[in-house]
Amino acid sequence: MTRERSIPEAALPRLALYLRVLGELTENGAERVSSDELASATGVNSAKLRKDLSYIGSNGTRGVGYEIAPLVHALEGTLGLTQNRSVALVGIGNLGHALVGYSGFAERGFRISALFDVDPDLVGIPIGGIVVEHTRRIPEVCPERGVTIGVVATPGQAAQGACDLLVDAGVRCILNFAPVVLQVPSEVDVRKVDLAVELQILSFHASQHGPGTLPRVVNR
Amino acid sequence: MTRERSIPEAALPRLALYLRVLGELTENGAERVSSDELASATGVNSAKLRKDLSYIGSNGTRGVGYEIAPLVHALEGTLGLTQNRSVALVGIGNLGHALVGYSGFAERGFRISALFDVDPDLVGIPIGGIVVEHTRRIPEVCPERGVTIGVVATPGQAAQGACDLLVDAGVRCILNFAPVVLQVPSEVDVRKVDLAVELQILSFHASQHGPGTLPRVVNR
DNA sequence: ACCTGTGAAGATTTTCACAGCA
DNA sequence: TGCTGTGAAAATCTTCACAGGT
Repeated sequence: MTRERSIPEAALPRLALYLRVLGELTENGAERVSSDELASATGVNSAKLRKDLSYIGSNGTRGVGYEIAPLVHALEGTLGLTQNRSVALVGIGNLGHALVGYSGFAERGFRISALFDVDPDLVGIPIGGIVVEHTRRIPEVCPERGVTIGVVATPGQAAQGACDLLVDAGVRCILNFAPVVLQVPSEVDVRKVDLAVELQILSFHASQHGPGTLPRVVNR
Repeated sequence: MTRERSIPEAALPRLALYLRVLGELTENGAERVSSDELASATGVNSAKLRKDLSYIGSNGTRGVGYEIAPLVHALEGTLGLTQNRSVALVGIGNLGHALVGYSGFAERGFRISALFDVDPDLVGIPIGGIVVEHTRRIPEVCPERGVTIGVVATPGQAAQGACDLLVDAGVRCILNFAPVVLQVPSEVDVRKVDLAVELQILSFHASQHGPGTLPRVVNR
């Protein structure tokens, strides 16, 4: 029983990217696309793109290209987007509010179905149609609502506690916005989005652009 | 004139991570740290950590470990954080507001020094002490304020236009939150944060956790 | 004895380049 | 001829394991 080759981790963000751009192409009325076209629309090397698509099966026709509709279907299946995912969001501060209002989630089949915070002024208030629960109710509410993905948007010092509650509640996938390294059991998957880190990487690149670029003066 | 080995791209996010954790250790009164300690605090393999630190010079003492203060200094220098960076933010919606309020930027030496939007209700209003300018004034305002990093937090269809204005204004580093592939000249560096993509990657992993995990019922 | 720094091996990812089918 | 699918080469990244200071 030979283990089937699984999809390389590095390919996953690109698969999600292809999916989005294919959606845009469909809106523009396209039905077929070649690897070169999709490659230039996504900024990915076309050989890499073909290899990525080959991981999810041979969906193209030689000499022609890819039918968009079945390709989209295959991508959605691979990414597990056919089962509508229920998301819990912990921490309804500035960022939490922005996430609740972010339409990109719903467009991709992610439904925010539970909100949690410790602030008594927030608990009981509906935001975007969902009543905020107290964070301590995570273990009770998450299983009830079939939550499979937890988003941590608390301040740093509250993040590990929120994470622990989510893990207790059976959540196995966590997206962490707090500037903290979360400790989790090995079966739990954590992805981290750290805005300060992104800026620091850019800052590094800015320093590389020749230090002469900085005090640029423009004639007026 | 041999080109000095440059820092691998893959190491940059880790360098930023070490920097943050070292700051926490300093707050706790530590002055020295070994690669094993820092490795377990950051979740990075200790050999990889030592190799990462070796890219920015030999900062440790064999048999002892690393002095935190000079290490922090070296990291800040490498990441270009000693020169205070001036950041422009385009698009003051939900996410833009959250970014203005995010303290993590200031803590790392990033000063948001210009805000832009096209909404006439926003233009002229101060947010977090900075008056919102109309997006069309980017080419004028950014050079005046020495902006080196631009953050695009507009809706997707406005993102390329905002990006073009930033590039015209001499900005060479862009952090893009819009779900769009920005086209830029090769000397411009774009990093992308796509929340929907992060969720889709988690969704993939959720599908891998054995489909039996989903309809988990908890006894009460 | 302890811990850094690093060659070398190993793993993963990207790119090349072309065979093979429409 | 045109474009996919893919072995094989190249590049990059990670891990091992130990030499070499303190």
